Amino acid sequence: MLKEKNGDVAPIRAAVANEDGIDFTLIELFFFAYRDFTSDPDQMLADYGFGRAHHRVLHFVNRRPGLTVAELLDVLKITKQSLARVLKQLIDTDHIVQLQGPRDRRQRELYPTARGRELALALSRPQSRRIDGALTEMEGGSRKAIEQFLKAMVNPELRAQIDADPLHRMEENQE
Amino acid sequence: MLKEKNGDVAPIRAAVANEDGIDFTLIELFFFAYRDFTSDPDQMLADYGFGRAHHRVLHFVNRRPGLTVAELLDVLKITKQSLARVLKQLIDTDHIVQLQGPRDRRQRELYPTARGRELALALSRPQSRRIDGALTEMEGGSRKAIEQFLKAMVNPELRAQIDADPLHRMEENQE
DNA sequence: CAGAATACGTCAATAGTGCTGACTTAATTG
DNA sequence: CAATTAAGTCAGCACTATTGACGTATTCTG
Repeated sequence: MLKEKNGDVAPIRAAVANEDGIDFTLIELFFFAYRDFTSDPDQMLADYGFGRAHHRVLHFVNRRPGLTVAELLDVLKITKQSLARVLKQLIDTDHIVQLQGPRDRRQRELYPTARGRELALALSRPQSRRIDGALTEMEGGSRKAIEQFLKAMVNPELRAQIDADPLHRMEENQE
Repeated sequence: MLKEKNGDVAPIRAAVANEDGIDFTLIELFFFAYRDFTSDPDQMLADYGFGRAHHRVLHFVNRRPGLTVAELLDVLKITKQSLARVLKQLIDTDHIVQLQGPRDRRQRELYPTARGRELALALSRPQSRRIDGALTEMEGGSRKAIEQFLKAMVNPELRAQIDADPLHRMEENQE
């Protein structure tokens, strides 16, 4: 009696529709969109022996130079052990440098090097092009609407942090 | 001379802005949004000893009952070997059943069981709630705009398939 | 100032998801 | 009947993530 087959294995032949109050269409599109969105940088990263995690670290270090390790862990929401290898590789390959924190010398401030900046830009370029293209193709919507939608998809706690972030507050001024 | 440190490790202290023609804001928001979007089902799946891959298989089998294994591999864009473990577990736990293809007996048509249908609905419910909430919070945009944007983010080949899919063509009629 | 707490780094083991390559079986096609 | 196709499976590997434990340097606190 290894498997607990309860016997009720009658096939359901009807497709789930967007009935049941569930928007399967958007759920599915969100999956496809994100998968293709990450595919361009993923391919480039392979040339460096890097993975998606390296991209994320590189992204946030470029967005917020001087980030401490603890702060980086907090935005990525991964553990110190998960970050360790990835960060070490980026440091060993001169994409990121660590500086001792000026106030608290236990802290390590993370900065991109010129190489790290270039790679971050190169990885983001196809993603930004894809977004720009999609914004153009879209009718009856604006970049602002997309930004609001995506921000509203984020958990409230993080959303509060994003709103407090000057990098995102600047958005209010641009169109 | 193990590492090839070229020595140019000067820290760059300026944050990348949305200059350089790259929309870092939306890139970042897309990452946060997708991560939180997947977090709800991920937590539920843990109770079953399942992962995100199980959810995807379950989703598409419920969306298109009678899918063959080859068709499933095509939408997921993973290899047969990657699918094998996940699919086997879903079959062993009576979430999915395989029926021999009526025309071609080599094919295995995949159908959800009642249990599989229920789980798919349960997993999608929080995702749909999140989407609905975000659509409501968003000003100056419509569900239609979001659908168009997400579809435009998808690679052209797949986009063509999606447009040919009756499940998505039905969208044109609803508002 | 001594002890607790914090920031970071690291070791070891494990899980989930993906990959490549190779091979088998059964069924269909030419 | 031979070739191809659909599916399943075996072995090995890579990447990202996890938990738990421990060491070191530094700062904070009573």
